[in-house]
Amino acid sequence: MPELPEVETVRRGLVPVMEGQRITGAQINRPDLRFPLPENMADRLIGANILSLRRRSKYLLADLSTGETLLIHLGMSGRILISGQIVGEFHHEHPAPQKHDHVVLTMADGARVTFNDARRFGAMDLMRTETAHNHALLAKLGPEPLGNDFDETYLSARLKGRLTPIKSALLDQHIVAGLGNIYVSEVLYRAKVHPARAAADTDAAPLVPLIRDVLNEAIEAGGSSLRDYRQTDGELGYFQHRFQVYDRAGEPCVICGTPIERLVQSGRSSFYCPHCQR
DNA sequence: ATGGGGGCCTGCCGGC
DNA sequence: TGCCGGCAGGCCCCCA
Repeated sequence: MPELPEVETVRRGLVPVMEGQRITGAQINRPDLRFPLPENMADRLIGANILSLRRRSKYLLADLSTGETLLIHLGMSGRILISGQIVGEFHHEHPAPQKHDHVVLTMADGARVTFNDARRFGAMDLMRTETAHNHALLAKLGPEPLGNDFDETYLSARLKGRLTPIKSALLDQHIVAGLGNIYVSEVLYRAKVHPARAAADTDAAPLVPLIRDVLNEAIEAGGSSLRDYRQTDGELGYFQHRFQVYDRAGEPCVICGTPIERLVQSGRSSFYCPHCQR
């Protein structure tokens, strides 16, 4: 699933479709995703104007004219499909409904936004906009890794005294919000830090710019694939990036040629070069 | 408080 | 071809 760069790319793809539009239809095909969908969801969405579409960590937040905010989380397998919109010279017809199309929103101009999520680890909720930051899913999140609050001083303080592997610490959304399993592997590779090294024994200073670089590069790659995507079928949510270590077990390290290894930590795969990363 | 493990769901892929 | 185990990019909860 989508980590921060993928969610940001989805957001950018949805902005021209949703921002400033009025929701005229909301089809809810099941009562729950990871947890129950909000009460009277369709009634609370229909007629609302979408004022802005924001992102916090891996969450999309649509602020509505009703004073409520719609939260969307893609989980592991969540996808969003845009249809019925004219993008440049391409017009996306509405496709036949697919299995796992759980929520379909229709805009006043006829555009349709379909949320599809096979595994249903995703989520949606509605809350008052002014207190959205207090929502259980958002309240305890760490700083945005691309924001000003995330710096060497902060990260160093959060890693101090932690015996947990640096891999786990960077995956912890309470420490920094938005990294997932893929980009943590990529960051540690660039930092030449072994994923099993204790957080407390890891120098935070080089990690901060590397985290920013990796995420920014992935967002840029998403932006370019977004154009391609929207010329084809309008699907948002999955993009092919070039990873240096993720899912490359057995393939040569691009720096030294040593085979990349896979290590399971807390039930999650880490990929790393045993020669370059210490 | 911290760290590790299990569980939620479905789909896909490789091995037999 | 079919079945089965293992695995998947997230996150929460519980337990020691």
